[in-house]
Amino acid sequence: MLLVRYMSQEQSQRMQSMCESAKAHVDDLLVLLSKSKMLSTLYVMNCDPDPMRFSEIKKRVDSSSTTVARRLGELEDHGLVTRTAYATVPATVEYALTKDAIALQPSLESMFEWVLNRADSSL
Amino acid sequence: MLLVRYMSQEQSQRMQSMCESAKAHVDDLLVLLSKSKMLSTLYVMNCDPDPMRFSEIKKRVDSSSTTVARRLGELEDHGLVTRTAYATVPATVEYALTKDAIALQPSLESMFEWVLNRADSSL
DNA sequence: CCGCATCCCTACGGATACTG
DNA sequence: CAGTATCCGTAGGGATGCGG
Repeated sequence: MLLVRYMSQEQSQRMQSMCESAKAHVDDLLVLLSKSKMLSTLYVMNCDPDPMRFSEIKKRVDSSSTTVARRLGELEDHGLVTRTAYATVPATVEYALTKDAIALQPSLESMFEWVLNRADSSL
Repeated sequence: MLLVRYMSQEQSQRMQSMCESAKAHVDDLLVLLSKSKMLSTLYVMNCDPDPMRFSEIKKRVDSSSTTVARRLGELEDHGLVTRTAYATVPATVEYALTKDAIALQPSLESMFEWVLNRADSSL
């Protein structure tokens, strides 16, 4: 599939009317990914294939619990993470990426590699 | 280089004190990339190796001129795009990615591929 | 320990209008 | 055409505090 908005003028004309809803979905995902700490959250979880507990994620992402909870909630809504609560005392909740999210790993990894290189070279 | 925050506890302890500034730079870049339309802007410009004019970018990204101008300005500040103005009437300005930004292309492309697939399958 | 609800508050995005 | 300046509304992030 090709993305109308990013094509040159001629081809896009025809398709414009069709996949308006697809455009909406794409924007949806881009908005999701652009939320604060979202990339970090996904990256952190991708680093470690095992399910991860809330506080561990929070520590590594280094953000408020509010924000972390929001991001995890949004990811769950989009079917990118699964949440499993255990009836222990105190509570234990584990988050795991779905395989759809794991498919993002290579992209994320190379993106972070790029970020790290740039951060280095600007020291 | 390794990123302290995303490592497991033990190793990070030692390094924590050192590269605090690196952390700041990384966060800087992540914040930059997380701004609205930033990923789209980079992707659009990456699709086409040739320099691109303001209105063309604006059209493809589909955002207000304010936002597009802001994003391009920020990218220029970070050395990711170069701006070239020609003394024509009316004015002509071309934007091109620097090679640092072009290095991001593979990541962006696979990330967008993922986004498109997901947008499709959720129709 | 987990994480939602509330409040506050800023910063960001968009519309509009105006310059070279 | 390619912006900048201004204003404004709102989304969204953080702190705190409570409940499970």
